[in-house]
Amino acid sequence: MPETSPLALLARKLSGHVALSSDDFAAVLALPCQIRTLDPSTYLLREGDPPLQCAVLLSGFAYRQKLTGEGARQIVSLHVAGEALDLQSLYLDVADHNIQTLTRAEVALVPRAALRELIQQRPAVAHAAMISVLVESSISREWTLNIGRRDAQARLAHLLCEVAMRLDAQGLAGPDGYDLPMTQEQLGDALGLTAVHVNRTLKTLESAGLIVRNRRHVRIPAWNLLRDVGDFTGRYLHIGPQHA
Amino acid sequence: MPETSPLALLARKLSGHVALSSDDFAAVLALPCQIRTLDPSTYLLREGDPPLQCAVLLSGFAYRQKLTGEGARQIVSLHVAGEALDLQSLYLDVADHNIQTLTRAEVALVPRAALRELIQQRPAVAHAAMISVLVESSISREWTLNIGRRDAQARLAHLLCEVAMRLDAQGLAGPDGYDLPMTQEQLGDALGLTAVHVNRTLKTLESAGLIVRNRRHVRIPAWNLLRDVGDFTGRYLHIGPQHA
DNA sequence: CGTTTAATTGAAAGCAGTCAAACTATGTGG
DNA sequence: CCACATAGTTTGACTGCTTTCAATTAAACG
Repeated sequence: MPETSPLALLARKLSGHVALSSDDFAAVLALPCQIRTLDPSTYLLREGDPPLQCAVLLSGFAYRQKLTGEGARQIVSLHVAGEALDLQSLYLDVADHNIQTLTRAEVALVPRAALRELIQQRPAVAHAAMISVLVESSISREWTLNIGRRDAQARLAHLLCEVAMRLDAQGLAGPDGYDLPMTQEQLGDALGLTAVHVNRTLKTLESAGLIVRNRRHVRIPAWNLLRDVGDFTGRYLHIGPQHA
Repeated sequence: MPETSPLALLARKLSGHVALSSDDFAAVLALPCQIRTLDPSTYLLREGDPPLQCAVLLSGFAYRQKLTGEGARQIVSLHVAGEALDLQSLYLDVADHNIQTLTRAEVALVPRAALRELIQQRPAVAHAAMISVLVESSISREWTLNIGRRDAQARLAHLLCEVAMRLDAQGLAGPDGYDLPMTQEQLGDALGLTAVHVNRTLKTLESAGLIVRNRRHVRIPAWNLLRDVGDFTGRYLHIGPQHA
């Protein structure tokens, strides 16, 4: 018996917005699951396929992605450790997007039926799952705004702020910055830009002293400055009182 | 007692994806609500405010919208009659976006607490509400793709196809087209474009014979052509077997 | 080390934005 | 019913942000 259930992360995440009773908590931990370690870029779900399981990201990063008919890619959301990846498809018969790991990642695979049953029987868990979905929707709306109405520099700064705050909320980022394990092409796919322009924009932010880069590591020396350039306000993350 | 409850539309919408028992159905119809007729551009919810009620759109159009710090607007979703507008905020304490009527519209205002209680007590209704949220998320993802990775012509064509299919699914559009009561500026705000460019793009589509316009009325003479230009596939709408 | 992938840089082209003005509805008050 | 005011549409000229295409440099990997 593991000292810490692999699903403890999920249970903690779910209880972040809703108080779960100890019974509820235990029921989450008792979900059947398989642990897998996946290579970068592994597909967890493919558009058009029926979702059969719910993957919970235990470590690493993952993202949702869609392709146009011409093959252009848009990353529509990013995910850090602790997040359930398939709540979005839990009640839909056909996946409308792809989910891929960004890095090597550990996931817990929970059978779809087990999770649905848990949600069906425990209103508090259902409540928590709903909130999780709603927060993701909120982030999705902000991404739409970001891509639709901000220029490249603000768009990139905004994303860097968002990731900083989300990682910080999970205790995964410190004052020395964080690792953002995305290629510039992937950043472009997340921002609706080309890799070339991401490169130029990164350098602009860097030479303005707004970020310090070292490979994929990012440090934000003056949060307020980057926040202003990125027009970032963390409210849409619904994390609770945090930063500014 | 009204021959048809104003909430019948909502009940029908909810039962579109999940079988509701007659008890569930009746419980939805029995929700307390106030009917209001609202002028165009009336705010139903403001960013930063606590959501106190759940508005159900009985007739007309509405949209969600966010603003950048510089005042640029992005419409992040469109809504047609029959949709519940505040499920997105039902469990969040502070609104992260604005909701406005697009046209004159009738809404039923349901107290937030009543809806939450209904969902708490009726798993099938909770299930249906969750699906409604998930479908909206799916649409949001497609919008992100549309804005991030398609050029103006495809973007506009895609939106016109989406609205056509959504209205058709509600029986609100016929073979003679439909009224899209948006100004070109609003179309721009929905597509991440300027009004000027929307105008030029509309004329491009028009002169290519892909759409026929008369004021705000749109007819699509050759669905397949516009669909191809807009790279449109309706799967993300999760409406069920429909069109192509 | 050689190979592959990612990052970087330059030059040129293009899509969409900006600014401004004219035109067309729509609506109002006289 | 007309004159005027307002909101929305249309058009033109110009600018510019971002893309595209290509080539070079740097890093990661076996």
